[in-house]
Amino acid sequence: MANREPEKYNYTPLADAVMCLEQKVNFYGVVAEYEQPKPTRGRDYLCTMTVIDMSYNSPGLRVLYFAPDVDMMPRVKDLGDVIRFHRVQMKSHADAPQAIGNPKKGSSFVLLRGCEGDDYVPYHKSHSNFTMEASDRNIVGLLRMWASSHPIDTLAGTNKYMKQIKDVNVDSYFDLCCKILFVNDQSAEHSVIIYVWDGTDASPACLNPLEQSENGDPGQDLWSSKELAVPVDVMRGFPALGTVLPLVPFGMPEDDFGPQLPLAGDWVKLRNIGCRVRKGLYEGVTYHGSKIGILSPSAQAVQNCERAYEERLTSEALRLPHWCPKPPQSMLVTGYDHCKLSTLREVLTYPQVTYKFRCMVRVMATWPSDVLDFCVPHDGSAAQPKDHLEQGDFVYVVRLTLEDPTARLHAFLYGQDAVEFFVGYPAANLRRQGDTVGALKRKVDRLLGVSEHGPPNPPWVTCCLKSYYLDKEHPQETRRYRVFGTRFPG
DNA sequence: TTTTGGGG
Repeated sequence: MANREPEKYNYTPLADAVMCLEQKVNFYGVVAEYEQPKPTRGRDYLCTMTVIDMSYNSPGLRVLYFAPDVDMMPRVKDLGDVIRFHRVQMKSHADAPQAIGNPKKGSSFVLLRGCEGDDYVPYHKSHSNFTMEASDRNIVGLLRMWASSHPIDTLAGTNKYMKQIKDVNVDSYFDLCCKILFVNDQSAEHSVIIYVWDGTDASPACLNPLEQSENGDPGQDLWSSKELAVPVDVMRGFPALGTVLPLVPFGMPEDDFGPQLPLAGDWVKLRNIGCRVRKGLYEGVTYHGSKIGILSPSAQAVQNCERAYEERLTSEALRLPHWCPKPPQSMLVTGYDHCKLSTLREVLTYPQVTYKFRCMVRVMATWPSDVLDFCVPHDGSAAQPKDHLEQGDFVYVVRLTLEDPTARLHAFLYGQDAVEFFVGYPAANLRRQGDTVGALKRKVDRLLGVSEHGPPNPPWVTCCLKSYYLDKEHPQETRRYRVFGTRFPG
């Protein structure tokens, strides 16, 4: 075996390969589309791509590569890379040619970078021995030169399934062109969440009725600000605007290198994904029909996202949440109207812990949920029977769950700030103040957008927030937020 | 030995 003459391979231009129906062929191509390995309904994994060369530039040749293990799949790093296949079977489907690769039937591949001047050492290959003769280097060099003058773009174009994050809903499957901001890989728990972004704002989600009914205490758990959130130090690297959508990659395989997923910073085309609501927030999900394709940063779709976001950043009007009325209205009145609005992500990631902000938000919930419990006795008087306490002995302690397209956070309405907020209703023993309770309840219902018919739909309101800490030694870890300088007249 | 998926 060792001294056998190396096999001479004949490489077929793609235009000729597509004529070789039912034959096995060898060819080189430039990767124009690549979708990551995913399980099939059968026993194998499947990875798909489109390859092109100077003889077959458009629409290119689809390649389906089946293998029993994800480790045997080509892992294309970037579109524009050069791939070589041996012994792939030419087929036809729906009048279009396609090549079927399968290592069990003798197929093999090598992958090389697509940049001109790069070396001829494959960065990934299906087998440890491979040929790379002068004639191979010649073909690779020619392909690289050709590809450098033929930017890969057209294939990442739009289609009728394409959506932006601002348009996602739970009713249909869709495609998304987006940037991976963070891959939270809890391998020990076999749970991975990918956080994606396209610079637009998701619409306010309606609470999932299933979740509501299965939750005994919606006030606490449903409005957790932590569940789907990312650590603040990670969030600090995120753009200031736009929804970051969690994506649960159900069924996507892992290999020795970890999950076969894109890395933070990559642009991807998520194909045929679904969406659901968890804890009142949208969350993307893959299913067996979904695919994750990589995108080149130079792709038109990527450029469009980045250009639109740049424009958004520089415009006061476009910085506002996409779904809030324009011009903005607010049933809450704040001072500091000259201050620019901050997103909740900016609030959460601000480097200084004591700071003041003005935000455009929706109030999703209060805690306690019952207005009757909004006031508590002052410290030290808690042990006394409440009925004997006077009005001045009480203080407002209410936690608001605030939301905007970028984040959710909890802010406290406390003490004098709360008295100013509720305008005309000082803190009191609310169990002895029926009129006050009724008035407060009406205000809170308006704030929460409670309606007799249908789910609550909180209006957009401006409010001022200040951050503070509980422990001077650990300001970042004990950061809290309070509403201040905000009034709810009427 | 010859699926699976092949855009919905």
